[in-house]
Amino acid sequence: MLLSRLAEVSREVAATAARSRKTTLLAELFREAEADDVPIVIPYLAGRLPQGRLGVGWKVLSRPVPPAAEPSLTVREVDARLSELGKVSGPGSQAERTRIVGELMGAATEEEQRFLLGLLTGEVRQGALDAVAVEGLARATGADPADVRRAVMLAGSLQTVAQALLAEGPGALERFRLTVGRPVLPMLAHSASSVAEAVEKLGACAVEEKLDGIRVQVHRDGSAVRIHTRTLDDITDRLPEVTRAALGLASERFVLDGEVISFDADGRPRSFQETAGRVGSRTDVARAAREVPVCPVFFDVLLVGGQELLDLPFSERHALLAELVPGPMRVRRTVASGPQHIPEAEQFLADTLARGHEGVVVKALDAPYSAGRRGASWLKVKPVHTLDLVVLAAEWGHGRRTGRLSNLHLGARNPDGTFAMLGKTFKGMTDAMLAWQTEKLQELAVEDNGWGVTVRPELVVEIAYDGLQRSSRYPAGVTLRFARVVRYREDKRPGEADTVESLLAAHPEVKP
DNA sequence: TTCCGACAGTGGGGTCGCAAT
DNA sequence: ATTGCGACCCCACTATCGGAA
Repeated sequence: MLLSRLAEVSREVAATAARSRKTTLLAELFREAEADDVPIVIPYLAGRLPQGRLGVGWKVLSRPVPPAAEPSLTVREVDARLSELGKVSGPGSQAERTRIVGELMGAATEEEQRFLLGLLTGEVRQGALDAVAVEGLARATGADPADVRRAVMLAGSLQTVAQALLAEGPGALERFRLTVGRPVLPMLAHSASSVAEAVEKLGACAVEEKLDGIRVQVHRDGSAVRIHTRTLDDITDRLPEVTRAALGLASERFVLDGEVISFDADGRPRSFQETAGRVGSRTDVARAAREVPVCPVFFDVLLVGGQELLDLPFSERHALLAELVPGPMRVRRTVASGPQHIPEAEQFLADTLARGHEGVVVKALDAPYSAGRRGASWLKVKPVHTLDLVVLAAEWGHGRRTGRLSNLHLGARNPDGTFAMLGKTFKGMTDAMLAWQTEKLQELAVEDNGWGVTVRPELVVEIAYDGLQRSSRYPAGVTLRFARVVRYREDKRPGEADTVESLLAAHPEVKP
């Protein structure tokens, strides 16, 4: 298949809003593709590279190359060149990468160059990722979309399923079952604003503590243990203590879902930053493990012995989990069989927060494990803090926010009347708010920086956030976690904004 | 006909590790 | 040694489409 065909479809898909039309376009493309094209075409359409990231950024791509007049590149040629690119390493590698990219771009037409650029910078945005590709694949092969989706979740990869499906037809889907050693996409949670709301929505449910660590899926087959992250990266080598814990359990074969987290000497959870730093350490694992040991804490079991458990209700999966995993290695929980237990559930949340954890996840007891989905049967509840801060600057948005001032720089009041920047946010704004703030902030602008505007610090905005964390970037030594806009406070003067001092006082556990 | 679940898009901060300076 | 940058952890929220109710 020619790259030009792919680039053309990508442009058409981006140009239509209707998902049904996107599906049709992708189905046509899949029917034209040869078997060997599929493992390349599928990720390209989702804006990903089969090789993963290649270490090619704007530095390498910013040099313009004259385009070819006629399309000649095939997707397989492009893939081969990019594989070559991925292998380059060591001193002088950036120059070599620049050369290879230049050659590739020189062989591409203008439309192909645009597509490749988007691909290499991760900015292909056409409103069609895996979900639309799954629909398209089902349409192209006559398979049931639900079966295709399930196979993808269990394979942890769309490419694998696509290749088998296009080569062998719908019968190939049978092969994709949960297998020990092959990670599946983890089930995710939605948010709820209170425990009461969550319990009322779900009926009989478990209320479990939510630990602020790294999600892991642990597979054991005899003496072989593999540990995977939420995105299915293999981090086995970084967590020897988790491997030991898995080998210490009573069954030889299982797949567990949980979180790894580190605790301090008093048994309080360490900050997310500390746990994440530990899990990210690769060069001296032994030392990192001594300094910041982590514990696995499990909350679900997907397979044990020879039995696949995905379709069992959570209550039954949990009973099997409790047989396999001792209490200290499971999340704390309470069961609420209905709305009459809301007070106990609320008390459980309060206790969990007092122990230093993030919040709770409320899970329907009758729900199966929906791999890869943000199912409505898991609802997380975390406390939300709010502050009134002052807008110090705003950055121009991208994509559908082009031409709008989008990303706000937020400041808290210092004792001397100046403002200390605490971070940025682009979240929580409606289109109407974006339009309004674009006007308003341009009126307040004192400087046009190219990337946006600096403004007179007069506009007060109410910001919700999940907590404070240490920062080496911002002047107060702290920054907000997951800041988002709630509303503008035109009734407030900047002098009434919250102060750095009161913010620090509200989070005594965080030391700047 | 209305409602709501699923998706895509728009980026946030921190940390680690590699390459360049 | 320091700095820049990409990869990966954590993530919230709104708009939109299209099937469910």
